Amino acid sequence: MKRLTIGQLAMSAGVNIQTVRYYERLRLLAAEGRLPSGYRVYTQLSVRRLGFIKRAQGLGFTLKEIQGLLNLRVRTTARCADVRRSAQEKLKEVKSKVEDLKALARSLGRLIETCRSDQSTDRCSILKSLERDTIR
Amino acid sequence: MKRLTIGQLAMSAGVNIQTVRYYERLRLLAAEGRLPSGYRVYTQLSVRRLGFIKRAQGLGFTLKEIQGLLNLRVRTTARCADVRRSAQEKLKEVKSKVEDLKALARSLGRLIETCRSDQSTDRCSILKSLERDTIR
DNA sequence: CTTGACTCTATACTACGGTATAGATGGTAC
DNA sequence: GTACCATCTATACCGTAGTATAGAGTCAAG
Repeated sequence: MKRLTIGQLAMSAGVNIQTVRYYERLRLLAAEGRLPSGYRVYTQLSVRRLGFIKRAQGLGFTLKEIQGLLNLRVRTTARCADVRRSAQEKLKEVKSKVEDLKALARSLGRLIETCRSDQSTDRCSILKSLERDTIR
Repeated sequence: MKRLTIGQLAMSAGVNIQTVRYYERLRLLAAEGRLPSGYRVYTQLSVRRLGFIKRAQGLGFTLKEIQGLLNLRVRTTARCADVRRSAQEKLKEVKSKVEDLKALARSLGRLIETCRSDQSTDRCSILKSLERDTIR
Protein backbone atom coordinates (compact mmCIF):
# COMPACT_ATOMS: atom_id res chain seq x y z
CA MET A 1 0.00 0.00 0.00
CA LYS A 2 1.25 3.43 -0.93
CA ARG A 3 2.74 5.36 1.91
CA LEU A 4 2.29 9.09 2.36
CA THR A 5 4.00 11.80 4.37
CA ILE A 6 1.96 14.18 6.45
CA GLY A 7 2.35 16.82 3.76
CA GLN A 8 0.92 14.55 1.08
CA LEU A 9 -1.96 13.52 3.31
CA ALA A 10 -2.76 17.14 4.16
CA MET A 11 -2.59 18.00 0.46
CA SER A 12 -4.96 15.18 -0.44
CA ALA A 13 -7.69 16.64 1.74
CA GLY A 14 -6.77 20.27 1.18
CA VAL A 15 -6.02 20.91 4.84
CA ASN A 16 -3.12 22.40 6.70
CA ILE A 17 -0.39 20.09 8.04
CA GLN A 18 -0.96 21.53 11.48
CA THR A 19 -4.60 20.52 11.19
CA VAL A 20 -3.60 16.88 10.67
CA ARG A 21 -1.42 16.98 13.77
CA TYR A 22 -4.25 18.74 15.59
CA TYR A 23 -6.61 15.89 14.70
CA GLU A 24 -4.03 13.45 15.98
CA ARG A 25 -3.96 15.25 19.32
CA LEU A 26 -7.75 14.97 19.42
CA ARG A 27 -7.42 11.23 18.71
CA LEU A 28 -9.34 11.59 15.49
CA LEU A 29 -6.62 10.49 13.14
CA ALA A 30 -3.55 8.46 14.13
CA ALA A 31 -0.59 7.90 11.82
CA GLU A 32 -0.13 4.32 10.63
CA GLY A 33 3.39 4.44 11.99
CA ARG A 34 6.66 6.34 12.08
CA LEU A 35 9.87 6.22 10.12
CA PRO A 36 13.11 5.82 12.12
CA SER A 37 13.43 9.58 11.74
CA GLY A 38 10.16 10.12 13.54
CA TYR A 39 8.30 11.14 10.38
CA ARG A 40 4.64 10.12 10.44
CA VAL A 41 3.60 7.55 7.85
CA TYR A 42 0.09 7.41 6.40
CA THR A 43 -1.75 5.17 3.94
CA GLN A 44 -4.89 5.36 1.83
CA LEU A 45 -6.84 4.44 4.95
CA SER A 46 -5.70 7.70 6.48
CA VAL A 47 -6.79 9.56 3.37
CA ARG A 48 -10.25 8.04 3.66
CA ARG A 49 -10.46 8.71 7.35
CA LEU A 50 -9.47 12.33 6.87
CA GLY A 51 -11.95 12.56 4.02
CA PHE A 52 -14.62 11.18 6.33
CA ILE A 53 -13.81 13.81 8.92
CA LYS A 54 -13.95 16.69 6.47
CA ARG A 55 -17.17 15.49 4.84
CA ALA A 56 -18.88 14.96 8.17
CA GLN A 57 -17.72 18.41 9.20
CA GLY A 58 -19.21 19.79 6.01
CA LEU A 59 -22.49 18.21 7.07
CA GLY A 60 -22.46 20.21 10.24
CA PHE A 61 -21.00 17.72 12.71
CA THR A 62 -18.54 19.03 15.29
CA LEU A 63 -15.22 17.24 15.73
CA LYS A 64 -16.55 15.78 18.96
CA GLU A 65 -19.58 14.37 17.17
CA ILE A 66 -17.35 13.00 14.45
CA GLN A 67 -15.32 11.30 17.12
CA GLY A 68 -18.54 9.66 18.21
CA LEU A 69 -19.31 8.51 14.67
CA LEU A 70 -15.81 7.12 14.28
CA ASN A 71 -16.06 5.30 17.57
CA LEU A 72 -19.34 3.76 16.53
CA ARG A 73 -17.54 2.37 13.56
CA VAL A 74 -14.79 0.91 15.64
CA ARG A 75 -16.99 -0.77 18.21
CA THR A 76 -18.48 -3.59 16.20
CA THR A 77 -21.11 -3.98 18.87
CA ALA A 78 -22.52 -0.55 18.09
CA ARG A 79 -25.84 -0.43 16.36
CA CYS A 80 -26.53 1.36 13.13
CA ALA A 81 -29.52 2.77 15.00
CA ASP A 82 -27.21 4.95 17.07
CA VAL A 83 -25.66 6.46 14.00
CA ARG A 84 -29.09 6.88 12.46
CA ARG A 85 -30.35 8.67 15.56
CA SER A 86 -27.38 11.00 15.51
CA ALA A 87 -28.04 11.90 11.89
CA GLN A 88 -31.74 12.38 12.57
CA GLU A 89 -31.02 14.83 15.35
CA LYS A 90 -28.73 16.76 13.04
CA LEU A 91 -31.40 16.76 10.36
CA LYS A 92 -33.96 18.20 12.75
CA GLU A 93 -31.60 21.02 13.68
CA VAL A 94 -30.80 21.77 10.08
CA LYS A 95 -34.44 21.79 9.03
CA SER A 96 -35.39 24.19 11.75
CA LYS A 97 -32.53 26.47 10.79
CA VAL A 98 -33.79 26.43 7.21
CA GLU A 99 -37.26 27.49 8.36
CA ASP A 100 -35.87 30.31 10.47
CA LEU A 101 -33.76 31.58 7.60
CA LYS A 102 -36.65 31.35 5.17
CA ALA A 103 -38.73 33.46 7.53
CA LEU A 104 -35.95 36.03 7.67
CA ALA A 105 -35.65 35.97 3.88
CA ARG A 106 -39.39 36.63 3.61
CA SER A 107 -39.07 39.55 6.05
CA LEU A 108 -36.17 41.05 4.15
CA GLY A 109 -37.92 40.47 0.83
CA ARG A 110 -41.05 42.22 2.03
CA LEU A 111 -39.05 45.15 3.33
CA ILE A 112 -37.14 45.53 0.09
CA GLU A 113 -40.36 45.47 -1.91
CA THR A 114 -41.99 48.23 0.06
CA CYS A 115 -38.89 50.37 0.12
CA ARG A 116 -39.06 53.32 -2.25
CA SER A 117 -35.42 54.03 -2.94
CA ASP A 118 -35.91 57.70 -3.73
CA GLN A 119 -36.76 58.59 -0.19
CA SER A 120 -34.49 59.87 2.54
CA THR A 121 -33.58 57.61 5.41
CA ASP A 122 -36.12 58.97 7.85
CA ARG A 123 -38.91 57.73 5.58
CA CYS A 124 -37.28 54.44 4.58
CA SER A 125 -39.72 51.65 5.24
CA ILE A 126 -36.93 49.16 5.88
CA LEU A 127 -35.57 51.18 8.75
CA LYS A 128 -39.02 51.87 10.09
CA SER A 129 -39.80 48.18 10.04
CA LEU A 130 -36.55 47.25 11.72
CA GLU A 131 -37.37 49.69 14.48
CA ARG A 132 -40.54 47.82 15.26
CA ASP A 133 -40.66 44.09 15.97
CA THR A 134 -41.55 43.12 12.44
CA ILE A 135 -38.58 40.85 12.06
CA ARG A 136 -38.84 37.21 13.06
CA MET B 1 -40.44 54.87 29.66
CA LYS B 2 -39.59 52.11 32.08
CA ARG B 3 -35.95 51.93 33.01
CA LEU B 4 -34.07 48.68 33.55
CA THR B 5 -30.83 47.69 35.18
CA ILE B 6 -28.37 45.50 33.34
CA GLY B 7 -29.55 42.52 35.35
CA GLN B 8 -33.16 43.04 34.32
CA LEU B 9 -32.19 43.49 30.69
CA ALA B 10 -30.08 40.34 30.74
CA MET B 11 -32.97 38.48 32.37
CA SER B 12 -35.43 39.68 29.73
CA ALA B 13 -33.42 38.03 26.98
CA GLY B 14 -32.19 35.10 29.02
CA VAL B 15 -28.55 36.04 28.66
CA ASN B 16 -25.70 36.51 31.08
CA ILE B 17 -24.95 40.01 32.43
CA GLN B 18 -21.40 39.61 31.14
CA THR B 19 -22.81 38.96 27.71
CA VAL B 20 -24.59 42.31 27.73
CA ARG B 21 -21.36 44.09 28.65
CA TYR B 22 -19.56 42.03 26.01
CA TYR B 23 -22.02 43.26 23.38
CA GLU B 24 -21.40 46.80 24.57
CA ARG B 25 -17.66 46.32 24.04
CA LEU B 26 -18.42 45.10 20.53
CA ARG B 27 -20.57 48.23 19.99
CA LEU B 28 -23.65 46.13 19.44
CA LEU B 29 -25.69 47.41 22.37
CA ALA B 30 -25.07 50.69 24.16
CA ALA B 31 -26.75 51.60 27.44
CA GLU B 32 -29.24 54.48 27.22
CA GLY B 33 -27.26 56.21 29.94
CA ARG B 34 -25.74 55.87 33.37
CA LEU B 35 -26.88 56.65 36.89
CA PRO B 36 -24.65 58.94 38.98
CA SER B 37 -23.34 55.72 40.48
CA GLY B 38 -22.16 54.53 37.09
CA TYR B 39 -24.89 51.88 36.80
CA ARG B 40 -26.00 51.33 33.21
CA VAL B 41 -29.59 52.29 32.41
CA TYR B 42 -31.63 50.55 29.72
CA THR B 43 -35.12 50.95 28.26
CA GLN B 44 -37.54 48.84 26.24
CA LEU B 45 -35.55 49.88 23.17
CA SER B 46 -32.59 48.00 24.61
CA VAL B 47 -34.76 44.98 25.24
CA ARG B 48 -35.88 44.99 21.61
CA ARG B 49 -32.37 45.52 20.34
CA LEU B 50 -31.05 42.67 22.44
CA GLY B 51 -33.96 40.53 21.28
CA PHE B 52 -33.08 41.35 17.70
CA ILE B 53 -29.47 40.34 18.29
CA LYS B 54 -30.40 37.00 19.82
CA ARG B 55 -32.96 36.21 17.10
CA ALA B 56 -30.52 37.07 14.33
CA GLN B 57 -27.90 34.97 16.08
CA GLY B 58 -30.32 32.09 16.21
CA LEU B 59 -30.62 32.44 12.46
CA GLY B 60 -26.93 31.83 12.05
CA PHE B 61 -25.63 35.36 11.78
CA THR B 62 -22.32 36.17 13.44
CA LEU B 63 -22.15 39.15 15.76
CA LYS B 64 -20.25 41.01 13.07
CA GLU B 65 -23.03 40.41 10.58
CA ILE B 66 -25.61 41.49 13.12
CA GLN B 67 -23.65 44.68 13.51
CA GLY B 68 -24.17 45.18 9.79
CA LEU B 69 -27.90 44.62 10.09
CA LEU B 70 -28.10 47.04 13.00
CA ASN B 71 -26.09 49.64 11.14
CA LEU B 72 -28.76 49.68 8.47
CA ARG B 73 -30.89 51.25 11.16
CA VAL B 74 -28.32 53.53 12.72
CA ARG B 75 -26.61 55.42 9.89
CA THR B 76 -28.98 58.34 9.47
CA THR B 77 -26.85 59.88 6.76
CA ALA B 78 -27.36 56.85 4.56
CA ARG B 79 -29.76 57.15 1.71
CA CYS B 80 -32.69 54.82 1.59
CA ALA B 81 -31.22 53.29 -1.56
CA ASP B 82 -28.09 52.30 0.35
CA VAL B 83 -30.20 50.68 2.99
CA ARG B 84 -32.15 48.84 0.35
CA ARG B 85 -28.97 47.64 -1.29
CA SER B 86 -27.63 46.37 2.04
CA ALA B 87 -30.87 44.56 2.69
CA GLN B 88 -30.70 42.99 -0.76
CA GLU B 89 -27.14 41.82 -0.18
CA LYS B 90 -28.19 40.34 3.12
CA LEU B 91 -31.13 38.65 1.44
CA LYS B 92 -28.82 37.09 -1.11
CA GLU B 93 -26.62 35.77 1.67
CA VAL B 94 -29.60 34.42 3.56
CA LYS B 95 -30.98 32.69 0.47
CA SER B 96 -27.66 31.06 -0.30
CA LYS B 97 -27.39 29.92 3.30
CA VAL B 98 -30.85 28.39 2.96
CA GLU B 99 -29.76 26.52 -0.16
CA ASP B 100 -26.64 25.18 1.54
CA LEU B 101 -28.61 24.00 4.51
CA LYS B 102 -31.26 22.41 2.31
CA ALA B 103 -28.58 20.48 0.45
CA LEU B 104 -27.20 19.37 3.79
CA ALA B 105 -30.68 18.29 4.88
CA ARG B 106 -31.14 16.29 1.68
CA SER B 107 -27.83 14.49 2.26
CA LEU B 108 -28.76 13.65 5.80
CA GLY B 109 -32.26 12.58 4.76
CA ARG B 110 -30.92 10.25 2.07
CA LEU B 111 -28.48 8.73 4.51
CA ILE B 112 -31.14 8.15 7.11
CA GLU B 113 -33.49 6.60 4.60
CA THR B 114 -31.01 4.11 3.30
CA CYS B 115 -29.83 3.17 6.75
CA ARG B 116 -31.64 0.08 7.92
CA SER B 117 -31.52 0.29 11.68
CA ASP B 118 -31.40 -3.45 12.23
CA GLN B 119 -27.93 -3.76 10.81
CA SER B 120 -24.64 -3.70 12.61
CA THR B 121 -22.26 -0.81 12.12
CA ASP B 122 -20.04 -2.44 9.59
CA ARG B 123 -22.93 -2.42 7.15
CA CYS B 124 -24.38 0.97 8.11
CA SER B 125 -24.99 3.06 5.01
CA ILE B 126 -24.50 6.36 6.79
CA LEU B 127 -20.94 5.49 7.63
CA LYS B 128 -20.37 3.92 4.23
CA SER B 129 -21.70 7.02 2.56
CA LEU B 130 -19.35 9.18 4.53
CA GLU B 131 -16.47 6.88 3.81
CA ARG B 132 -16.80 7.05 0.07
CA ASP B 133 -17.50 10.18 -1.85
CA THR B 134 -21.18 9.45 -2.22
CA ILE B 135 -22.15 12.62 -0.46
CA ARG B 136 -22.69 15.82 -2.40
C1' DC C 1 28.52 17.64 0.54
C1' DT C 2 25.76 21.34 0.48
C1' DT C 3 21.29 23.47 -0.35
C1' DG C 4 16.57 23.68 0.16
C1' DA C 5 12.35 21.70 1.16
C1' DC C 6 10.14 18.85 4.49
C1' DT C 7 9.20 17.24 9.11
C1' DC C 8 9.73 17.04 14.11
C1' DT C 9 8.22 18.95 18.96
C1' DA C 10 6.70 22.52 21.71
C1' DT C 11 4.61 26.61 22.47
C1' DA C 12 2.05 30.61 21.35
C1' DC C 13 -1.34 32.95 19.01
C1' DT C 14 -5.79 33.74 16.37
C1' DA C 15 -10.99 34.37 16.00
C1' DC C 16 -15.42 33.68 17.95
C1' DG C 17 -18.65 33.90 21.61
C1' DG C 18 -18.83 34.06 25.64
C1' DT C 19 -18.13 33.10 31.24
C1' DA C 20 -15.78 33.74 35.76
C1' DT C 21 -13.33 36.19 39.21
C1' DA C 22 -11.45 39.85 42.22
C1' DG C 23 -11.97 43.89 44.62
C1' DA C 24 -14.55 48.08 45.10
C1' DT C 25 -18.78 50.63 45.39
C1' DG C 26 -24.04 51.26 45.21
C1' DG C 27 -28.89 50.43 46.59
C1' DT C 28 -32.27 48.74 49.69
C1' DA C 29 -34.95 46.20 53.29
C1' DC C 30 -35.18 45.53 57.92
C1' DG D 1 -26.88 51.30 60.14
C1' DT D 2 -25.81 47.01 58.82
C1' DA D 3 -26.63 42.99 56.02
C1' DC D 4 -26.90 41.52 51.50
C1' DC D 5 -27.47 41.62 46.82
C1' DA D 6 -26.47 44.23 42.39
C1' DT D 7 -23.35 46.58 39.82
C1' DC D 8 -18.88 48.59 38.55
C1' DT D 9 -14.04 47.87 36.13
C1' DA D 10 -10.45 44.99 34.87
C1' DT D 11 -8.50 40.86 33.89
C1' DA D 12 -8.40 36.05 33.19
C1' DC D 13 -10.25 31.99 31.62
C1' DC D 14 -13.24 28.53 28.71
C1' DG D 15 -14.24 25.60 24.42
C1' DT D 16 -14.01 25.12 19.42
C1' DA D 17 -11.23 24.84 15.49
C1' DG D 18 -7.55 25.76 13.97
C1' DT D 19 -2.83 28.61 12.41
C1' DA D 20 1.92 30.35 13.23
C1' DT D 21 6.50 30.22 14.91
C1' DA D 22 10.99 28.74 16.73
C1' DG D 23 14.64 25.74 16.71
C1' DA D 24 16.19 21.22 15.62
C1' DG D 25 16.64 17.31 12.72
C1' DT D 26 15.85 14.74 7.93
C1' DC D 27 15.66 13.75 3.04
C1' DA D 28 16.74 14.17 -1.86
C1' DA D 29 18.73 16.56 -5.94
C1' DG D 30 22.63 18.32 -7.94
